[in-house]
Amino acid sequence: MPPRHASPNVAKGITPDAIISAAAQLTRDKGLEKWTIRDLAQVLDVYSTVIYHHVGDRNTVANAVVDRVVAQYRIPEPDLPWRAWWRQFLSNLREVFIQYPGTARRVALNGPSPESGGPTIDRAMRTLLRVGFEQDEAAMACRVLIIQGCLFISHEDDRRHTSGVTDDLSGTRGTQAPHFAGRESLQESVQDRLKGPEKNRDYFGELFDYAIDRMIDGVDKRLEEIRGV
Amino acid sequence: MPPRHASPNVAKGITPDAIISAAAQLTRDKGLEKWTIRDLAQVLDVYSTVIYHHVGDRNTVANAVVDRVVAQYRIPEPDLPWRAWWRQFLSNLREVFIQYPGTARRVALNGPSPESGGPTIDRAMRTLLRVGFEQDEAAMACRVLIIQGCLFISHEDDRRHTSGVTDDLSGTRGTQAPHFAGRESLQESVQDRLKGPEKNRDYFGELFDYAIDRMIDGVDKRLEEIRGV
DNA sequence: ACCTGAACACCGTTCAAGT
DNA sequence: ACCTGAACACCGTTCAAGT
Repeated sequence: MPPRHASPNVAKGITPDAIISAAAQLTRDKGLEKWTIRDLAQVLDVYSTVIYHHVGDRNTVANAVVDRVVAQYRIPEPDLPWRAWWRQFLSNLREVFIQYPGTARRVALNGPSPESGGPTIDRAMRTLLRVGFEQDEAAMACRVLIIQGCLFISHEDDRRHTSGVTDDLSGTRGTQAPHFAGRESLQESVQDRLKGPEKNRDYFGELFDYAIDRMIDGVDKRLEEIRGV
Repeated sequence: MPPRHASPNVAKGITPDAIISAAAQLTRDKGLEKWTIRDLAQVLDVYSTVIYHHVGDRNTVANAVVDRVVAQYRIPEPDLPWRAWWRQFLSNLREVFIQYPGTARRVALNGPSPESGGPTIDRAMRTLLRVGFEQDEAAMACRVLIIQGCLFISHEDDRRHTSGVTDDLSGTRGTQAPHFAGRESLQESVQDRLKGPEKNRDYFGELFDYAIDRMIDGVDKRLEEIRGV
């Protein structure tokens, strides 16, 4: 089971770049953790072992894809007010990562490589240092904002690519649910949201925006405390 | 390769409960996504197929473990002020989930079953409705708080069980890092944190607390806006 | 240096057969 | 109803061998 077409010649000019591009495309299509090294080999029309030879194991290929995705990211205008900057920053993050399901999770876990993510992290830190955080807390806030953003995107990836939009907390899993008032409210409002397809259009986007706005507000409140002292 | 000891009799009184208990123990030891159905069978000293017969496939067993973990959770005193209640709520959540790596991720994704998670979600919703959120926004805030909490715990699981405490954003992955001022600050402060083992004792705990405090503050700020109108 | 092809040690899951 | 044992269709990864 080598190449698709029976030709035994094949794959002369195979390059690391071509491998990573193909992997990136597979990631677009099915998600970073969903394709196998054998899928990738088949798409490239080569034996699995040439991937090992030119790039490395699955993990190495996956990280290379992540790097490529991170490199696509464009930093917001540096002269924005810090809260607007961060909202823009995290929205852009979502826009890029959402196209490559599974990459956000890896970034949350391993961080970007310094080459691809360096300047961005640098800018992010500066915005916080500039408004008055001292170094340790700026670092902590920076971490928390980015990690939470990535995790939320990663969560969206997962939800999108398993079932449909079943809810997370309203409980679709078990069999017999006793009635609880608060719980019912939760379920109702989700069902509202699920009724019109046009209202549901960007359920995840709405959730994401709400989450990051709360987070940024929370950091802002902390900033006021610091300034008050 | 059936039982460990050569006896071919074995495993008379195997019950679903025993299977799930063993799976829970394996989850404690190595994480929900790290044990295999074959591991579980070996621990129980039975063939893999009896697990299918008594409980179901891996996914079913895993969800049963999650349910059992969620059931361990104790709800905070209902008469706490809402912010204290939520801080307590999420801290408790971490304390339980952290002992069973991988369960938090599943809860974020699928939600708890209504039986095991119902009363808790109910209480959580009530705290938000009581302080003045109308239903839709209370549901959204509730979701966001719980999901973010679970995701952060899940992230901690992952970080703990891969490398050591390498940092996420300070960039330990690539090879040649150019210098950036903000970036360097980030790295320094992490390294500070890594110096004394006693200071590092609860790096993740500190990060978690900071994250949920910011989140709760953010929700509080939103509440002030609503009340102001 | 690069590609071939087979093989290894795993997975989850299924199924015919026993009792 | 429950357990046995083998098998299937996958994985990632390695390696001796070719050119």
